[in-house]
Amino acid sequence: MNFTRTIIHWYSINKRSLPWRETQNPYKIWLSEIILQQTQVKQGLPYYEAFVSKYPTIFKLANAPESEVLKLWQGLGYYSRARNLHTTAKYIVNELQGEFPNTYKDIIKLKGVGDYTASAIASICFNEVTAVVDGNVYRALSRYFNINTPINSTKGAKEFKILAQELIDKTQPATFNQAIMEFGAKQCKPKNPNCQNCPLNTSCLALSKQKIDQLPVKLKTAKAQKKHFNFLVFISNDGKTLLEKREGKGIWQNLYQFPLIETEKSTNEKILRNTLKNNVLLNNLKFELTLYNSKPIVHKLSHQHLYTKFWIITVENINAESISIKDINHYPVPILIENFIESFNFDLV
DNA sequence: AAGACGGGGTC
DNA sequence: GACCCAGTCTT
Repeated sequence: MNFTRTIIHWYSINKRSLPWRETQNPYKIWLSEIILQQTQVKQGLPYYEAFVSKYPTIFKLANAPESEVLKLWQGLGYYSRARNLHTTAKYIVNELQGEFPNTYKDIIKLKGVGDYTASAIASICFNEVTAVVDGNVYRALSRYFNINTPINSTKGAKEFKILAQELIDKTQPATFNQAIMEFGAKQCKPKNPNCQNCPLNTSCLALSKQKIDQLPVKLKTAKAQKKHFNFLVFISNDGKTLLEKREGKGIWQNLYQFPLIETEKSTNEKILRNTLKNNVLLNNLKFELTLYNSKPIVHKLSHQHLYTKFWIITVENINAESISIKDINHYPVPILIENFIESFNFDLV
């Protein structure tokens, strides 16, 4: 059984029709690949359409303000992708005269582009013979060849890259790369793969050894920490509120949020009121404090579980740089904040 | 080499 | 709750 020929034949029959499969434009392929990092096609597709529509060329993207790019990215997660996308667009326009680099070696130098994305762009746009290794490829290869090396180890990354590079069809690298990924996504799925109806089921080593559900092997990662977030939702008599930009290292960098008080444990109104007395935003101001959600909203991220309370603070006026509540939807915010804004009807206040 | 970085989906 | 997704960057 020839793995490469079989995969390509399977793809010719089973490939989905997707917009980025209709082009070799490096800007669009790059955009699609960044969006699809750690993101399923179903989730990324509407974002791809929105970006292409709003920024048809890399020049349009480069000339947009970052907050606008982040707003369009809002809800997709891993926001460094959007910041790097914007940085790289500006770099290509300003330093490379808008000309996208056309070899793996040069493409991988771009910010936000690693081995996978550089291989995808180089093969799809420029027919370079360089194999992609994403989650789908790890799974398909580890099963078919019964490879037990952890895929998230340095050794695994090297090993699978070499194997994929041996298997790639040198005459049609773009087709092979997309074929093996599609095969992993739709046939050799993580759970309940369709082995009964698989063109490789007579030669798949994991299947013959009944090890399908044990592959690929992955090193365990630390589990999420609990955090307690208290967002202060100011509402002034003249229809204003406070929004702050998240700076620094952690989550949601350059997105906006209501002023945040993080506590060691779950807090209550009495304790919070006491804390607020010394808060610069409230010194010497009269305010009313009410808890919006009686039970904390649990927002789960990869490495943190956020137990969140939204506190409504009504004041006469605000002694800080405030924004009009009617403009609140212009700011990029984490989905946790967006969900609150949608459920809390500011118009009724 | 190990962690951080989101949000949606499946089982 | 555990795991996964067209991964990359920082420490």
